[in-house]
Amino acid sequence: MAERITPRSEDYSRWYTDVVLQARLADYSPVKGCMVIRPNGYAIWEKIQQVLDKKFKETGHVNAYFPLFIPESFMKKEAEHVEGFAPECAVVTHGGGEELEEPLYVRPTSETIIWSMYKKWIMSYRDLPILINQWANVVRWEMRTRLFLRTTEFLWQEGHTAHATEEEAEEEARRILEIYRSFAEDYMAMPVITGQKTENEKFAGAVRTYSIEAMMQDKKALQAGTSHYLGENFARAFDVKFQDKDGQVKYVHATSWGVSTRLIGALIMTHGDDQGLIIPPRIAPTQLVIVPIWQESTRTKVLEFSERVYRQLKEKFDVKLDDRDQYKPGYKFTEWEIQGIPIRVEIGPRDVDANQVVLVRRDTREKIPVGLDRLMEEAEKLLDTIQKSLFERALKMRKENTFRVDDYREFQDVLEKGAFLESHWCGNTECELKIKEETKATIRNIPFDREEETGKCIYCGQPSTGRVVFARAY
RNA sequence: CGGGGCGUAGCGCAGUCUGGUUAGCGCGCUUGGUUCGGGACCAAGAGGUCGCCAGUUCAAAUCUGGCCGCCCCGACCA
Repeated sequence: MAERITPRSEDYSRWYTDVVLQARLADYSPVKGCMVIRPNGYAIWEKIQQVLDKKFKETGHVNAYFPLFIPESFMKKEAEHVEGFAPECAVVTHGGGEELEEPLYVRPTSETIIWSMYKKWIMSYRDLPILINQWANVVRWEMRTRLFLRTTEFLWQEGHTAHATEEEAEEEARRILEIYRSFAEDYMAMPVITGQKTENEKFAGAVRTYSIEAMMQDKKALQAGTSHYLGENFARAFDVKFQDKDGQVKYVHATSWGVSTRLIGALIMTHGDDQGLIIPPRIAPTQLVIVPIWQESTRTKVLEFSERVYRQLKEKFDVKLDDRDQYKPGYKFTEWEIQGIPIRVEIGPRDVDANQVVLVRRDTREKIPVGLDRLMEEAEKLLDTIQKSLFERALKMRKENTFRVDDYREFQDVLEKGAFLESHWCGNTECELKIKEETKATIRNIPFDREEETGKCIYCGQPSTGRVVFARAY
């Protein structure tokens, strides 16, 4: 086979592209900067949607849909927001063969159009809170794009909530971040650091931004989800006020939050190996794939047995039976490994005779013979083991590459090897920017669980009360 | 936008420097057969405006000019 995956050690970013292409997650499109998400990739996205949508609904959120086009004037209403987004917006100037009276922005995010509607819907404290989410596509005209990680158009969910008080909105923003954390860790088996973004790194238009940050295998950071407390910024911009219980007229407090198809990129770079993708069982669209192995003389009995196993597994798992005649088993093994299916179920004539199957772990390639009578429980146990071990492996990787550093020279040296650095920072944007300029490292976030610790800013030496996480990032 | 690389069959490439028969190779694809416990083998086939446009020349994939596109690395971002 000509198509090989570039080893990670040789060129990590080529490895990434090879995996995306060869696992058939996505393909380059005729439109520059855009990608086609192929069925294998979209199935993962659907799985992500399914899990998150359930969590959103369980916490009182509902789905809705707002227009793709946003009047230019709306975009311009919130000062910081415009400034943050204007340069990367696609703008429609013509429609129906004529120039439009007012240009329409293709949404880079929907705060403005949503808050223009919230103005109509909110009068009283009785109308609050509004907890709306939408699954949508957005467009940001990026200069440099990479499959899943940064494309001109991408899919995401964006939650937009309205609350009577700051406390309530703050609580919402934090609740969602916790949903993102548990999703990342419990489903994607991807350890994340939860924390607050610095003033410099926060969302354009937010008062506070929170994020989950993950470490990829090349030790670069990837922001995997964000949640914002928007304060009254959009309420003021769109004049959204309500009369409270106490009779006072007040501005509404807002949040917004989102995760995108970028999570698929995170998945690849957290678990993949030189053979291809590895999908954690809880997020895998297909958890087991059965590969029958037959000779002409054993064909019927192997296939019949395989179908029986398939019907059994199907009761409880997402399973595929690969009974294609035109490919040999070895070819199929490789193909399913590239696609990252957690468990391969091998069934040959010898297994049929012994009334067993052979389970093969994708992550370790370990082969485990299992009698048919214990198949269901063993499969479940093994999926669980794989899920846990992927998380542990990723967590170990992160721990081994995270360093507490108090000296700027050392900071630069350690960073060169690739790492997360826990260092003191005085809180000034100037230091943050200088460090970024000199080292390309940014403050990923200020972790919620950091220890109170007095120290000196890694850059200027001014007093600091705790460490923040620095890293080079995607 | 700056730097680097590349456009020749569906994919990966050779051929270009030094212009000259029907433009090759591997993989894939089609048909038939044998195979099948880690990317099978044999045989016969199909498939090309050599990125586009001009120019030089008896003759251009090959030389010249312009344009377009893509990938990688930097300034912006989820």
